[in-house]
Amino acid sequence: MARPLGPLEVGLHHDGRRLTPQRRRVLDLFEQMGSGSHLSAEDVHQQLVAAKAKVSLATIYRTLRLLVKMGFLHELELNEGGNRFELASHDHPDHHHLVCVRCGRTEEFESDPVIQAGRAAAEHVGFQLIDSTLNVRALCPSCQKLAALSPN
Amino acid sequence: MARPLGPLEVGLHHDGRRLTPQRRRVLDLFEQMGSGSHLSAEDVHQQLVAAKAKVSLATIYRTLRLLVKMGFLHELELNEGGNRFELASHDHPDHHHLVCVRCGRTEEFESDPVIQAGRAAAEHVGFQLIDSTLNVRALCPSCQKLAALSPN
DNA sequence: GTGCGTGCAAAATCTTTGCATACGC
DNA sequence: GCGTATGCAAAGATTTTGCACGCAC
Repeated sequence: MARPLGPLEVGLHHDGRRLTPQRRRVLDLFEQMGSGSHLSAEDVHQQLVAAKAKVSLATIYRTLRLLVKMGFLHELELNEGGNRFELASHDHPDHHHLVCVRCGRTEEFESDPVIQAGRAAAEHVGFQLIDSTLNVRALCPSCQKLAALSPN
Repeated sequence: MARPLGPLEVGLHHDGRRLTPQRRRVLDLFEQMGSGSHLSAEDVHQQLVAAKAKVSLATIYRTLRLLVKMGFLHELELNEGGNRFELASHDHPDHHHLVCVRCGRTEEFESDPVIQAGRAAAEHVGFQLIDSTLNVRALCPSCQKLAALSPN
């Protein structure tokens, strides 16, 4: 009996792409680990090699980007070209960032409810809050228009 | 007449460190740019060189880390050793991270107020929200005890 | 004068890419 | 069989580090 087609197969075939053992192993690993784990490319590679899978690190990188583009994975804290720094202004202790994922335009804002929610979550598990930052990924007005014309 | 001692001088001298022209130029740059700018090490270097300052990129890196440790700068989205990925579970669209800055222990949580605040901020400037993540930096219970014993 | 900070260049990381081969379809 | 995916190794990109010299104190 054939195993039922999962969303991975369907998504890949839809684009003329292929389901390889490597791709399945990568996604399987994330599913085994549960949704609480945050793995780097190196982590994924080491775990798969330890589990006797034959995968190269280059393929891990290619596969991770593919799975992100297909929506199976989220990439945490993407920093386009190096970490960034900003002035620590004590007037605005915890402020948040609204970033256009297309053009990189950034707006800042503050929000008390966000800070309170962070504090509450920290206290709930006995953590002592230091600071918090909300990163909102979005499309700015200009890029919304552009995206409507040429869906990437 | 001597210029008044700023917090940078005071903080440095307190630790037997020195105020060099390079360090002052780096902090001055951030102050000129205002609190809305997010500069990479490369950005800082290029701007200073363009402004005729004599600084090497290595010094920029060393200075940025120093200023962060001293609390003058914030480092945005620090990703310790490479970006990380997680399963995109559609049951939990936008979830948030509580990270112990000392041991790296991570807890996840969800919060409707946070999502609503992100959405409101996006709409306020005409952005179309995609997703949002709140990163809360904190000390976990064990590290609070350790920190009390050996203040780093 | 002492010793911290800098510049330079090499090294260490992390990630991407070119090309020949392997294999899913 | 066709054309995508992989492995390998080399190239890129980013960040760190060793060492001798220079300068803040």
